[in-house]
Amino acid sequence: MAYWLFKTEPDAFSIDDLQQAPQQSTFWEGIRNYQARNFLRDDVQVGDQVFIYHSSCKIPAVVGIATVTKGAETDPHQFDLSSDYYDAKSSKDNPRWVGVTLCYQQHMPRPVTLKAIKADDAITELALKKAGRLSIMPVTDAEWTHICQLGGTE
DNA sequence: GCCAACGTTGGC
DNA sequence: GCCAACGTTGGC
Repeated sequence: MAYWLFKTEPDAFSIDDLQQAPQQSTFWEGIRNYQARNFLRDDVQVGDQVFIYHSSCKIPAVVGIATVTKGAETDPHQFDLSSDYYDAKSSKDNPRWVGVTLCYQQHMPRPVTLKAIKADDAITELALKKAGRLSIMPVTDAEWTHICQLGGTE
């Protein structure tokens, strides 16, 4: 079992949207970055735990936890001409992009802000800290536990 | 809305 | 396969 952090823009899809989705689940679509894709395709497993992180918003923060309930599947939007996620260079024979299915688990009682993460000397590995545009990133066991404590979860 | 950082593209 | 130009992300 592994730990991850997935970014999302709350204006587009927030932790509340996930909680209110049918079965509190959603197909995590629209990942269009190769490094993130490789994690989704090769490493993310059913049962893995995921921090949901809100980006491009007033207070960027880890806001909740979800569970992976289904592994990598082809993201259908890459073939949808009317979608923002359409990719002319992807083919059905060899689809370029995948997504996984997440199920809502809980909100952080206290969101763990980017500011707090950056200021925290115990968090050194997290890719978020080194900035970058990676939208799916691994979280170490120790940092998962630490961020859970900061957020007030068990 | 600005702009730095960085991933992607494409010409050579 | 290099690298400049370009586009996007995302914090501020």
